[in-house]
Amino acid sequence: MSTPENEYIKVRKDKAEELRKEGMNPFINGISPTTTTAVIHEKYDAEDAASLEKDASKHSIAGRVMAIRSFGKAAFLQIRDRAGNLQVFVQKQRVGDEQFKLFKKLDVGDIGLFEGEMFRTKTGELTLNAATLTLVTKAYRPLPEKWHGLTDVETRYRQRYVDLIVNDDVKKTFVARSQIIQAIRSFMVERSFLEVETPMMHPIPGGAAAKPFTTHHNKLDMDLYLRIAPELYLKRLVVGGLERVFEINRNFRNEGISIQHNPEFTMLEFYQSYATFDDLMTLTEEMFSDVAKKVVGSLKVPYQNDEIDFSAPFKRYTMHDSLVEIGKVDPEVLTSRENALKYAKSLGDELKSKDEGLGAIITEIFELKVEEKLIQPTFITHYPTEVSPLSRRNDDNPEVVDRFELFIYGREIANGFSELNDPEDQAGRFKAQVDALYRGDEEAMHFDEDYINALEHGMPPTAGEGIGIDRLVMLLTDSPSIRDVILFPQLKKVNS
RNA sequence: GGGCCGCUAGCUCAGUCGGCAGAGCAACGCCCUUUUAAGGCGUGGGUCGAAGGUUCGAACCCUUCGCGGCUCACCA
Repeated sequence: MSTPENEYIKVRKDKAEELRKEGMNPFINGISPTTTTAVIHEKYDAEDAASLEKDASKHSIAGRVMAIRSFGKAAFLQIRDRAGNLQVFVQKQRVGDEQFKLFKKLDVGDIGLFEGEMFRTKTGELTLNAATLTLVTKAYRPLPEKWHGLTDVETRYRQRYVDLIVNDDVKKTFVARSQIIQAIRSFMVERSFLEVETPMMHPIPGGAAAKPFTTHHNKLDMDLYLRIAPELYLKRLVVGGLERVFEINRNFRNEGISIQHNPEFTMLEFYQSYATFDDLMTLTEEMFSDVAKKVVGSLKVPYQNDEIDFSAPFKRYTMHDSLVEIGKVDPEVLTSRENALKYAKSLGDELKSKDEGLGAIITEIFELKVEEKLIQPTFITHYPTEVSPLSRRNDDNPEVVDRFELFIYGREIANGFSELNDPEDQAGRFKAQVDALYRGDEEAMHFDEDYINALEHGMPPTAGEGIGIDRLVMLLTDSPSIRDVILFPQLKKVNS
């Protein structure tokens, strides 16, 4: 999407052309600023006007011109680089006629190099008194208006580069996102997890209940699926002796787009041998506390009009208890398929298929009655086996599995379980999924024979977990939409 | 996919009952050597999302389409 050539662009191109005629290149290369705005502030913020006057040392900064306040023979410029902002003073008397002529051709949005000494203005602002200035890069397009900035969300997402230039909070959010991922990576590596990369293109979609994207390899003449989860590959690695592995990367699901769903999203998935789902709940508490402390600086994180408390331990309920205690569901409802179905229908729930068992119906009731009430971090444990085809059955009750999901602000943030490593049980579960697939459940899993083959070689008892990184970033950056934490969120195509 | 709302100058937005297309910022010209959304005087800038319809006359009413937001459904 490119707005058409207009008066603004013409004026700026003409200025660039005039400079070229005078032998100047409006797109120079190889400049070397000696410092950044942040270093200057760190060094001089505490110094007063008198002490700055004694300091004649020169500094040069490069950055984008964000504002020009001009007085004819002098002007103040606001310069922004990667680290922050600094005011620059350009005075005709100081820079000379030639340089001042160049300054007159400078526009808001251009990138420049400014060299000079520091001083304080009448109003006390730390300012670089330019001795020389250089146009580094001419900007042909104007920046959005300085007061209201850029607010149109479509333009913000489609032209994220403009959004990043003018909306400082946007930059902060993506810096925080990077820090969160760095903190998680360090956390995992410190615990002897090995970072791996597994295929993005799968011959059989697996590891989650979701509709995949399909693609095609021409030379192999073979349909492939963009992965919906790396799970089955990571567990193959555990069979291979990589006892602790993790992957932070994209999953793709061909489903709806919403305030918390993007077709491609980032997951941390990890597997730890000789651990149980119980161990992973503890690990998750440690990880979230660690990341919140490092990135936000506190365990209490403001989110929208609430405050999320990441202090361990998080609350824990079995799914059954959460339904009764939080959802105020009569326990009788949960004892038979007939009762559950009747109750679910009274809530307006439409079954995905007629063959849904008690477990699936209970899970749907949970989603309707409990999920949105889980504001503070809460683990829900012991999901029905029916909805958990890759999880280990509970030793005391085979109808439920040793699994948890972590909910924060009513959203599912993490999903972990003790892995099913009995190849015969796993084959039976795949079979049930394939039956559901034939009945029309597009999200059901396929039968992965090689995965069974892997399990038949013996997978040590292992627990695994997936954490939705985008949603975690939303919580830690107080972002209301997943689109605020993905640099280039999926949008409809532009028809011109 | 359903419902609701929106799309007007580069940006942010007004536009009354259907009657000449507006403001601020930005741009351009002039003045101005300590500003913080600098200030003053002046000038230019529009496919009113697109197409069709109603009407003497449409940014405004109707239809269809496109794009976006919110929301419901689905999902993590």
